[in-house]
Amino acid sequence: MSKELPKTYDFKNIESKMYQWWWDQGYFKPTNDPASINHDPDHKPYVISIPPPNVTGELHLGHAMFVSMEDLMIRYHRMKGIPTLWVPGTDHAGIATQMLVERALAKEGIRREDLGREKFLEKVWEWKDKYHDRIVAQIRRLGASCDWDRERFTLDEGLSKAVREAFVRLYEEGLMYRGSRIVNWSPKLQTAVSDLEVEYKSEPGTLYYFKYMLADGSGYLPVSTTRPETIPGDSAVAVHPEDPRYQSYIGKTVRVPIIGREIPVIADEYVDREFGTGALKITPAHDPHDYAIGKTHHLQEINIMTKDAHMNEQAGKYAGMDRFECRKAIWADMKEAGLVIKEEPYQMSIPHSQRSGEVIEPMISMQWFVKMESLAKPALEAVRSGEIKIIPDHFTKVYYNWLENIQDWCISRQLWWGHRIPVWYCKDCGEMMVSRTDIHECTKCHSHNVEQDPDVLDTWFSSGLWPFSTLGWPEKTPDYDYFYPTSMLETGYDILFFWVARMIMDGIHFTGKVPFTEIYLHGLVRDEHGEKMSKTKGNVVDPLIVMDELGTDALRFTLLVGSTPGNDTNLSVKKVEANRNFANKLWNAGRFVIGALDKAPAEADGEVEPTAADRWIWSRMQEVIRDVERLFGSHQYGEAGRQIYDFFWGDYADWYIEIAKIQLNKGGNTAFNTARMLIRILDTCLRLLHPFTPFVTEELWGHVKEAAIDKGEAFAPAAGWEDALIIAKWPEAEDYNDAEAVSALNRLREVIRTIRNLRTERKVEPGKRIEAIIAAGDSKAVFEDMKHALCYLAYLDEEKLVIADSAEKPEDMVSTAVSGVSIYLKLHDEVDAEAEKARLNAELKEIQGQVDRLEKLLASPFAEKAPAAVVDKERARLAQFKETAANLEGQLASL
RNA sequence: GGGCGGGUAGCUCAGUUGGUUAGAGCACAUCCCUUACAAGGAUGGGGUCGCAGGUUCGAGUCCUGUCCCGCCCACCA
Repeated sequence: MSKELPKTYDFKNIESKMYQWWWDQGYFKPTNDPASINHDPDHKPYVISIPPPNVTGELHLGHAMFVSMEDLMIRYHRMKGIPTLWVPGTDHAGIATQMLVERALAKEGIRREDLGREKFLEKVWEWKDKYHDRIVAQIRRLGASCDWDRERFTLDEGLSKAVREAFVRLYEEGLMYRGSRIVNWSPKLQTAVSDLEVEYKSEPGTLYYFKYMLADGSGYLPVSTTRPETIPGDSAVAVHPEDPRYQSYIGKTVRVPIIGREIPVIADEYVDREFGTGALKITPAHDPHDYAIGKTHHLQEINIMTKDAHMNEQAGKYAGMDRFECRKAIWADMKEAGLVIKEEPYQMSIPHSQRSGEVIEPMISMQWFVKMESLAKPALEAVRSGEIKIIPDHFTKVYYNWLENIQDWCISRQLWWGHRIPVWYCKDCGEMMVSRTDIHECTKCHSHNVEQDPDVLDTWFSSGLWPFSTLGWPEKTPDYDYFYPTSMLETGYDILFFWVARMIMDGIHFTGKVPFTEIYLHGLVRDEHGEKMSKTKGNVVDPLIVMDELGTDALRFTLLVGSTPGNDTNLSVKKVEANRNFANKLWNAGRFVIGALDKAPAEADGEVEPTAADRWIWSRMQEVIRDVERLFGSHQYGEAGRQIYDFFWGDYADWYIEIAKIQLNKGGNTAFNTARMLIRILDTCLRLLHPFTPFVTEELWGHVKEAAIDKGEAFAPAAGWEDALIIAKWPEAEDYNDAEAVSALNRLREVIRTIRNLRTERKVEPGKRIEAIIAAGDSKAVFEDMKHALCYLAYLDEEKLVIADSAEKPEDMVSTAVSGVSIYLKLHDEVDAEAEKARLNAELKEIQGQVDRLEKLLASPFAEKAPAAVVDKERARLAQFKETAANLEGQLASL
């Protein structure tokens, strides 16, 4: 006797224990480990590097999504017997983490400058240690089967070494340079940020028209701008060289309003004659275009702002003012001075700092840049040639477009938390030293007065090396040799440029190999109405709470099944609830199957004859295995999950288990075979579902296995029971399809549904066993075989049931027909002939409609042009409809 | 301005070589605590697949045009 399992699946008690057990058993470790003595380098592994979450981040649905996806991929390959490695790790997340710590310190009234660099960094490391454990525990909770012994952190020793190696090599190759350029400056964070870290937002603004007075007093040049506060930084006014209105102005000088400085009027083709007044003020130090024009015309670059975007002494009387206050102040002053022409409302696209939100100020500063063009070329080629495949395909275009127009990458950040730039400057002779190791002495003048560049690198610089730095690069470690290049890069499409493209460029450049061969991009998780989740909107779904309430499997299944590659998915708690119910359905089906074993003999007595139902469910099972394999092969994981769900619930639980109850009661070989089939299907489904819902499947599988082993050898899978589901063999479809059984069961189910429908419609008491005659024609034998199941499922009176080839309708019965089978039922004592007539006519009308439709179809060119199989299918269908129609007509006539 | 994705049941979404009666979950209605499961079961209502053309024997699926929504890239001050 098997032990009694609780009525509902208790995920709370199972999840954490199960996870620990998997880990303790070593199941997350790659088989064929390069460290082992029996290592076979030709047995190729399947490897994923985790997209490292921010070390101080809090788990959100984006994490839940990628963990679910990647864990699915890993578990699937593991079950296929492929050595799998999922490398976990975390990212130091320069700006994000530094902001967080600064904010926390601010609550205590401490600024980072008060602490100084060293003390501040100590604080951040403390944070890192504390929050690292939290995020990692949360990732584990999702069931991530990573090899935690190989966990890495972007700032750990090995990775820091990789970063230095990469930096120095780029420098030596002439791909890295330092220069004073106009960059996106974040006044709040007081650092440069890359182009990707700038978000443009459309906002209403004003276009200001004003007079640039000619220095010789002969009039003015009308100019328009959206940023009057930059006037003090103007070094020229530009007009189009062919603009007839302004020909006479070119070469003259004008006076900067309020400031009084004289600046030239220049001609440049960049100026759009149609826009505004057709005259453009040039502020090289605070606008990227003006900067470029300034360079060609050798204009002065006048920085008028401080690092926190207040006006500096170059702005004269406005010094010390915030830039937006200055805008108002200077405009007011100009109004007073009679320099204002007009203002008009104007929709603008304003650059904001992605991280800190404030308006970006273009500023000139000394930064480090990577030349991207030569790195981009092979990265483009790798995708163009098909060496790397992006899923879904349409993102290749996005990828090309970005790489074809790539700009140099500003990689220095004026922060403290991150990889310090490996460059030293001699304060005595000015020598610049780029080095893999720390420099204490000037290589030129041997002075010890050397100082390291204060800046750190963009976080994404280290992320770009992730797939190989985590495996030991630049060392040629056994891990690197065996596991690199990795197989699959799975992440959200939102970081295609930030991360994916850079890894490809870096991978090819530094290792000579593409870092992975497939890229799967998942969509973003939104709320149930497709809105972006945000704290201000209050629509954030916390995965931790969802897991607490509904279980990890339910969340995972929802995310996996609810998403198609590259498309955003809307998540609602309702869906998770439905999938919690599915986990519970699995659990209870499992309970039934375990109990069913007690009702069957332990072994067969001679030849075992499967019933039509057995043959039907086994055929369907093979079909599902084939479908799932095909869908996994094309990365349609969601559809695969749905197929298993539908089969399990709709075919196995709703029908086969119900029929099995009857078959078990028959005892003997039928019962034996039924119990074995119940076990085999359940086992197969648990295997197929394991990558989606690892916890409930592993737990249940363990109980099923135990019960089956107790029962006897006959109940074991062909290859025997493995130690755990997580490492159990992935199902392979048998070449088995019993078309006859499939169609017989379809017919049986139709008949049962039709009887139930009539019962409900005619309000027959649910508990009443009714008399029936089934005129089944050719299918008579099947119906006889399935007689008990039919009575059980349609609630017929078995003793009075008649199954015949054909039969006349008795007076006291109502009749109907479906799938060519005539059905007579004694629902009530009285039969309302008129009502029956009406109903049968309605049914006949519908069937006749089908007959007409199909006859027309088969008389059309369809019959010759469509493939024979398709035509045959329709012919068979027509034949059945015709038979049904004939049955109904006969029934009507007898009324 | 360029590009991409989407528009299918009241809601959220599936529907991948075009195959002829378009599916699911939730919601809704009626009934049922039947010994795996009420987190369940049975039955039912609900869709001219955004619109207009085209290709085809056949179109939710392919092509063209068009409208609406969302996103990405670029950034004319």
